[in-house]
Amino acid sequence: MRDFTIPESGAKRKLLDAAELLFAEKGFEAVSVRDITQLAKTNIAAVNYHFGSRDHLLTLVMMRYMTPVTEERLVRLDFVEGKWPGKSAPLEQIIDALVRPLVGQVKKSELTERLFYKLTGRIFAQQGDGLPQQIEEQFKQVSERFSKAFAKALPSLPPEELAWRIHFVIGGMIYMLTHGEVFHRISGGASGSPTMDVTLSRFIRFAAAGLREGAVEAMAPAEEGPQATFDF
Amino acid sequence: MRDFTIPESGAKRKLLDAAELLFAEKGFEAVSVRDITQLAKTNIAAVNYHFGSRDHLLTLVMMRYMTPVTEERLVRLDFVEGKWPGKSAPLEQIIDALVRPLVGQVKKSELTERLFYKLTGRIFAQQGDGLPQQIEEQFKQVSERFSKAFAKALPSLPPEELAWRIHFVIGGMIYMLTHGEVFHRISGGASGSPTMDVTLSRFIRFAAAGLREGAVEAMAPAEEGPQATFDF
DNA sequence: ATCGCTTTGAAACGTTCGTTTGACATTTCC
DNA sequence: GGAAATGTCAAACGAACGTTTCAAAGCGAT
Repeated sequence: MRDFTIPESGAKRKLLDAAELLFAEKGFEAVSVRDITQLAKTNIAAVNYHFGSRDHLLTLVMMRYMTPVTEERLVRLDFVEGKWPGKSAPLEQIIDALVRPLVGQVKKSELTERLFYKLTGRIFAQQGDGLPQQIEEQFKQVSERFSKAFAKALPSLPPEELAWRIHFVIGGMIYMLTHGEVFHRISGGASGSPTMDVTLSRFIRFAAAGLREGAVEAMAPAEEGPQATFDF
Repeated sequence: MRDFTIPESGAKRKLLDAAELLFAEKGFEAVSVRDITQLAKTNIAAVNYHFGSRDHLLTLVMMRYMTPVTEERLVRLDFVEGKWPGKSAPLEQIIDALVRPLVGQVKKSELTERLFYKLTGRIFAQQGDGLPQQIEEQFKQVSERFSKAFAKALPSLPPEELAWRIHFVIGGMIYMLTHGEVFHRISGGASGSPTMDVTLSRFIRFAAAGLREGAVEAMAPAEEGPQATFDF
């Protein structure tokens, strides 16, 4: 997770920025090298010179986005669990640690909020279908860590039941990101985080209720066991 | 919703079958006309001769799938609501009417179960991003009908809150279809519907709990108002 | 058998794609 | 200042794409 750095040089940066904007707007497949170099006002050959291939550029764009999100997710979960030593963290706080970093990274980006969510959603929606290995690696890390946390919070749920419910939660999260655009336009209007914060609270409440259904809330830690893997 | 029929002629059918199999396996963008005609053992020109264009063939493939699903969804909802005249139908039964037709159509298909779910998921995941107008029309129809039903079942929920929650539910449903494959392989093993039926029950329970959270369940009908539109 | 219509076949069309080339410009470093 | 490394540029490459063309083959009706 540590072998990429934000480029210094002008052209490289311009290409990355142009690429991420276009990928967010039109999707990863629908953007050509010519589109990117045209927006970045460089030559067509620049992509292959600086990045080796279009694929590698795509990987770097994703990495630049996902790495901070992954790190913040893990840090937040550590922090939350640290607040409840010996016990399980509250379900809502676990979910919060999982989804809030997606919002938290927005302001650090040069994309508009809308484009950021679209890009994130596109990355998530494409799992298991040709994502770069480094990204999948991050997802796996997050998956294992959070699966354990959820299992600890809901020890009475059979593992398979919990696994499916986590699946449903992830799906809702992705859909919120990819299809929330129209929605935000209708309801919120203005940009800025407050609207998304409200949406996030709504989601957390929804997801927590779904996860908890019929389960006994745990305040004591449960035993550890082999974990299923999700695409987070 | 009525202007397409299953073709009689041999070549046309072969092309449709080959196309739907490949679209399910590799995605709509990743399949070329040459792939389709090769699998169908016809000439390359056959697609354009019989269907006019690759796009129109794609539309027909989608229609052949989604039309029965849409119809069964509406019929099931009518039936469920008919069972509770004057009152609202139980939340679980509304969700069931929404998602079960996706499973019910499997056995009528010539695709394997796995491919069917993949194809369905791909259609849903692509909403608002270049789907044929006829398909979007079906989604709109389903959306309006089910939104009203949900609003009736949960009258105490503010419309915007309900709208978001429905969004989350749809997202979970899509993710269950697109990403459930690995999962089914692990847990169920054998093909056949029982495994998916169990998953569906799990989903319905999860979704109902999420939708209901903090709301007063209604047994009396609520007033009607303008409805938001979803991509179902 | 022959006409009219439908269906196939091999080949080619014009585009677009990611990538490569090689000449030229710029910067870096001694 | 000049050699070496680095970056830029217009142009072209080969491959893949959806689609078109047009001649040949099939085929039911008269």
